[in-house]
Amino acid sequence: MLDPVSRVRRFNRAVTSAVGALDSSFLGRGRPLGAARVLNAIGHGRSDVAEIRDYLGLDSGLMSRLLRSLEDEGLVETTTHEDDARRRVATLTRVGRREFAAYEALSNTQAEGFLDRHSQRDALLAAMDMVASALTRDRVALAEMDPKSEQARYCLGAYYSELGRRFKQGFDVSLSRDPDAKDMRRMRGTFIVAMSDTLPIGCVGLKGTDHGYAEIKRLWVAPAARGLRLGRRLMDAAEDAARELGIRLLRLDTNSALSEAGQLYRTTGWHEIPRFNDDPYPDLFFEKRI
Amino acid sequence: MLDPVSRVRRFNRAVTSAVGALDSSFLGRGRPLGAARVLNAIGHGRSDVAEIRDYLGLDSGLMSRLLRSLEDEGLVETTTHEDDARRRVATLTRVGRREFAAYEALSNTQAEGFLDRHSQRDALLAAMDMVASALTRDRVALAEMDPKSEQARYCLGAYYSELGRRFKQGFDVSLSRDPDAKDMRRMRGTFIVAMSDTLPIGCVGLKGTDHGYAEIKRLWVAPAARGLRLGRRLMDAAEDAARELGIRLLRLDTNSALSEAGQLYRTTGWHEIPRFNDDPYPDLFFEKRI
DNA sequence: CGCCACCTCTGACTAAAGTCAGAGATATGC
DNA sequence: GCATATCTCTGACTTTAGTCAGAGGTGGCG
Repeated sequence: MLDPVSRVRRFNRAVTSAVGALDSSFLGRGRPLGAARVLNAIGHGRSDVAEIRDYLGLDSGLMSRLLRSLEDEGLVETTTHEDDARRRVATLTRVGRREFAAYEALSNTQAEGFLDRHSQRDALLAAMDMVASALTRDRVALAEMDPKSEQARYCLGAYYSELGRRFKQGFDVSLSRDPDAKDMRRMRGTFIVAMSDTLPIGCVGLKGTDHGYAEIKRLWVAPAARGLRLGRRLMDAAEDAARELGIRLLRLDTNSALSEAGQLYRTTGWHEIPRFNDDPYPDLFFEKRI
Repeated sequence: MLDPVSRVRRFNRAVTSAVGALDSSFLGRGRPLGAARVLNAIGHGRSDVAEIRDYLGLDSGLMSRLLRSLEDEGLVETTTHEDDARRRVATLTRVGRREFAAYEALSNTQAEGFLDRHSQRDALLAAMDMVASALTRDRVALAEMDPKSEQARYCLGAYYSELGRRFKQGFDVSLSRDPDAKDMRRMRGTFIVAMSDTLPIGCVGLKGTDHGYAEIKRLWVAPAARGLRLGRRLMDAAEDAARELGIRLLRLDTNSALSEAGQLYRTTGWHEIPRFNDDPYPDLFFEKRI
C-alpha cells in the first residue's frame, strides 16, 4: 500500500483510467480513434505523411487508409511533396480545420475543468510537469536556439527568478554581467535549450570571449526536471559545441548557494580557480580544459 | 506552450504514450489485453463476475467469452455464487495464480525501473501521489476504520511528523493528550480514513468524552491530496457520525500554525471558545453545536 | 541509362474488441 | 405460484486495428 512501487502502480491505475476517459471523449465526434489521431497530428502542424506515420507508430498501409477516410470526409487534402514526388503532404481543408478546432476545444475544456476543480493549481501543475518530464525523459531533445527566442527567454526568466529565491540578497539581472546575446550565437558561442515535448525544461549558454576562453553561462534545469541528469547532458552538449568551435578552455562562475551545480562541476572535470571577474553574485569560479 | 492548459495537455500526451507502453508490456505474455485485464482483476481479489464486468466496463457477452478463454487456458475456475445461483464467481487456479504473479512481477519491475532511473525519488513519488489523487478525486472513499488499523496508523504517523515540521518547537506525541483508541470507536466515537484506491490520503477522529461533548481530533489531509476539499468532506463525515451517535456539541483544539485548518473551521460554523484543556500544543479552541 | 532504395497505395488477410438479441436458469415481489 | 427482473451464456454479427506482400512511381548515384 505505501511502498514506492505501490505508489507508482496506484499512479498507473489512475492515469490508465483517465486516459481511457480522454480517449472515449474523443470518440464522441463519431470517428474512430485512429482517424482522430491522424487528424490531430495534421492539425498540430505535422504535414509530411511519413512523419505522421512515424510519430503515431502506424503501418504504412493503415496510415494510407486512415488518410483516405479523412479525405472522403472532406477534412484533409493531400498533395505531393514539392521536392520529392514520392512523398505526400497532408493539409486540412476548411472543414478539417473546423473539426480540428472542435477536438482542440474538447481537450482544452477537459484540461480547464480538471484545473478548475483543484484549489492548489500551481502545486498540481508543478507535480504534473515533474511526472511528465520523468515519463518522457528519453524524448528530451536538446536544440541550439537563439538566446532571444521565446523558449530561451522563458528559461532565462525562470532562471533569474530562481536565483532571486535562492540568493539571500535576491538577484537583479541588471547588476549582473548579463551576457550579450551575440556572444551566445554561432560562431562565437551558442545557446542550448532542452525541450520536453513543447515545454522548455533546461538551458545552457556558451559565451564566446576575446580572452582565450569561453564561458558557460545560465545553466538551468527546471525544478520539474531535476533528477533526470539533465544538467550533465546540457553541460556535455555545451562542451561538444565548444570543441566544434575550436575552443580549448572553458570557465564559469557560480554561487555556493547553488549546491547541485557546484557538485556537478566538481564531478565532471572542472577545477576551482581564483575569481576572474567582478560580477557581484558569484563566489565560486571554475575552469576546464577540453 | 507555457499556459496552464498546455501544461495539462503536455501531461496528457506524456501519460498516453506511457500507458501505451505499459499495455504493450502486458501483451508480452501472449494473451490479448482483454483477457489479461480480467485475469488481473481476479488476481486482485475481484471474484464476482458482475463486479469484474462492471469494473472493466465490459459487455456481458464479451466478459463471458474472456472468462471462457481463461478457463480453457486452465487459469481460472468458475463456480456459482453461494447466495445467488444466477451469479458466477471466478477464482484463480494454481496455474492462474502463477500467471498472475508473473504479471505482478512485470508491473513491479516496470515501476522499480522507472523509480531507479530518477535521482529525486521522493519528490517524484510525491508528485505522482498528487496527480493520482487529483485524477481520482471522484473515487475517494471515506470509510470508518479502527484507529489501530494499518491505514489509520499510517495517517496518524504522517500527521505527527507533519506537526513536527510545522510547529516551531516540534511535536512529541507523548506530551500531547493522545486520544485513547477506545474513545474513537463506536459507540463512543469513530475514526474515518479517506482512501484513494489503496492509498490513505486523509483522516479524522471523533473522540467521545464524558463531559457532554465530543472532540474532533487528528484531522489530516495528505499533502498530495490538498486542493481536493477533502478536509471539508472529512469534517462533514465526522459531524454526520456524531449526529448518528446522538452527540449535539462538538469541540476541537488546534494550533494557529495550521492555518488551513483554522480557515476551514471558521468557514464551516465553528466559533472560537476559551481554552478547555491543558494540552501544551494547541492555542486555538473551537466549538460547534450540531 | 540502369540499378537500387524509397514512398505510397491497394488487396487480402487476421486478431481483437465490441454489439445485440435471445435462450435458459434463477431470484423476487405480489 | 406466477409474472417479472436479473444474471450468464451463445450465436451472429460489425468495427477497428494491424500485418504483409507486392505494384507503381520517384529519387539518387555510378
